[in-house]
Amino acid sequence: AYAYTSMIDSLCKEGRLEEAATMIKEMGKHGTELNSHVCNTLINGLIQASRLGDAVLLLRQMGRNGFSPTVVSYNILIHGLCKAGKISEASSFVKEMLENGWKPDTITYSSLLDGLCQDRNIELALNLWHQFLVMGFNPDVTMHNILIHGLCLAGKLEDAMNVFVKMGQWNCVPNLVTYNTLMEGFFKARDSDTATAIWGCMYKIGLEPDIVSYNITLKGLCMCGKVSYAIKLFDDALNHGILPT
RNA sequence: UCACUGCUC
Repeated sequence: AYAYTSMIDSLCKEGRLEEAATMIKEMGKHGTELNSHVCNTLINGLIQASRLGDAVLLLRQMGRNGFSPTVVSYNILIHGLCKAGKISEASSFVKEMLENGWKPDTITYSSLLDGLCQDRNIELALNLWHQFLVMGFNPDVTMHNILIHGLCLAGKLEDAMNVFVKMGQWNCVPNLVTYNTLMEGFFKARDSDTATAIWGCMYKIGLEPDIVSYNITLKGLCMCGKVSYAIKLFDDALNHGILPT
């Protein structure tokens, strides 16, 4: 089942759903039973093929076939719905989880939080964040990054910085994504000084800028009318073996 | 011990 899951997952991710279906039939012939992991990869494949309705049907089917959907099944679906902008539908699945005794986890709430942020609904996003804390969860680095990104999108840079400096209280260490997100936020607000300072902080703690850092900073410097710095930075990137795109 | 889910350009 481990091997089948890996192969079916890869087929789904390449959009080769037909071949994935064939392989599932083959599983049965070899006496390997279907399990939730295999179904979850399929749900994921259906979502990536924009077949959200079929993904929901498959989740429903799981309940009827003896093995129930897991938190991961719901998480895949909720993430897919959020990415498709169907936030309220995603929320109703979270409610359904709670009603059925499935405990939504940090990933569930992170997906929903990201959906709200992308929907530019920072008020509801902050609401969800506070509820999450009240429920006694500990946000991880990824969830912090999602909130910081949302606050930047809403132009609330000070709030974003506040969340950033408080990460340590949750035993979270900011990572490259955190720094990249903040730099982009400040560049978009035309504050290249702060963005540059963040780049410096990143270096200080030993994080190496990646291709995303360079793309954000190159674009940001150009936006802020600092093309000469951008050209210098481009050379710097090449010297580090990175070719910005 | 090995398989499925969330963040930045």
